[in-house]
Amino acid sequence: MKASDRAYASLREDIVEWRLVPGTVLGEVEQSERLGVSRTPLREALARLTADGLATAQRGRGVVVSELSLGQLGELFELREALECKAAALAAQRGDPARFADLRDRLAAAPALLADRDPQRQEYYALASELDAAVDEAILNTYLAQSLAGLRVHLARVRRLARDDAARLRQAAVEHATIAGAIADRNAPLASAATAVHLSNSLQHIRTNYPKEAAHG
Amino acid sequence: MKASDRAYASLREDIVEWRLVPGTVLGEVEQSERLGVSRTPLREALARLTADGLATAQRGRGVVVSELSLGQLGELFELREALECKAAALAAQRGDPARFADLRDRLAAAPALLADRDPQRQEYYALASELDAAVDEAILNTYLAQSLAGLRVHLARVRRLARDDAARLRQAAVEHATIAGAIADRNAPLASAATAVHLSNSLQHIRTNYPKEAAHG
DNA sequence: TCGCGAGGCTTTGTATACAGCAAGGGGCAA
DNA sequence: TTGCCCCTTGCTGTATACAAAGCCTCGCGA
Repeated sequence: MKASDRAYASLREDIVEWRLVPGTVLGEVEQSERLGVSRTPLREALARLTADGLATAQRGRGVVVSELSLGQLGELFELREALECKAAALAAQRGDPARFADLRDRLAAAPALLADRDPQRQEYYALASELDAAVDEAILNTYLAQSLAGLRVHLARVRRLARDDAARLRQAAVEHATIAGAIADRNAPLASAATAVHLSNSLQHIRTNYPKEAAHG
Repeated sequence: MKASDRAYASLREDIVEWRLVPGTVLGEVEQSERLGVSRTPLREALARLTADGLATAQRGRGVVVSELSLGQLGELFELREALECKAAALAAQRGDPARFADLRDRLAAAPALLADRDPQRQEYYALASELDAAVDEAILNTYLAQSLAGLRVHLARVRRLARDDAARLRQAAVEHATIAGAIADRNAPLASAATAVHLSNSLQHIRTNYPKEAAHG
């Protein structure tokens, strides 16, 4: 693997996991020494992070980790609604019904299994990721899939910020099952609507549980 | 201005204007010599082009200019519909009605002025760009605006490919006026629907006039 | 004549050295 | 004492030199 890729992956994970908090200045020399690569590949990594929107280049101060305020969260979810509703609708038109019917059943069974214990939680997250991946494949649209991938990086950052409780996860599983079911039934409008509902509930839940110390920015 | 910015802008324009056709290999040494910059800033420019989707990094062969087939055009318009319909709806909710009413009137007056002569054509393009900019400002959403900006680069490439005739431009002006009017009336669903109609007609027109020699790829 | 392999050559990937610039601190003057 | 100016220092931006990896080609053997 290339050094620039390693530096990019490492920095991106550090940002998503909140080890590098918003406002942190990513000095080229400092980070290159920390990650054990030269300045050239590190610069490339910083450029990619900036393109992703995870960092912003500030005149004279270098590259700093992006803020993620409540307002930006709302903006992010507006974009998410545009992309994911469209994706759900396209998946309903083009996806393999059997695959999504299977996902629907497994998601519908998830709430009963979901306790407060973390192992099941990871299992559910994996299931949700599987649904995302299935939608990505089903839509047959490189541009849309790429936009969704870029969006999910930001969403991963949000997830770390406002940890979901078991009750919310159970509800989310139901909502996901509804989406998968609508896609399996080739019902595009319903798939889109179910996605909108899910996103609205998710945003509301995050807003309610948003840590106060991160609300500035 | 930075050397990397100049290289990026120059290469992007060359690609959009079809001076660099799809499949062209962008060798680092060759392009750095042509543009009069070193390899380091040129690499940064190539990385940005790749992130934009205008070029793709091919293992071993370097960076090549992306193809733009009819199929990809369809995918592009699906993404465009998702983003622009959402943007139109948000603009209807948040935009300044007076500004869009003004745009509506000027766009409605455009078809009468639009002859086959190029000067008026440029004037109309400027008017359409003004509508885009007004929407960008009205939506108050950085993420969505950024996605739209990235999308428009690709659309500029398409425009150069399938030149619009006067009849299509007149119709497009009417459609744009409808969108602006719906936003001015704060009618979000109508704004979204009018955008969908416009995009559908645009795509159909482009598909009809698509040059055969560019249809492969 | 065709297939395989080794060598060279071109390419990218990385490191380092240099230049220009901007910001901060210290000193001098009012 | 305070404000302004200059100097120093650290940074980014750029260039170039070096290393490694892939591909093409030429030659040899079957």
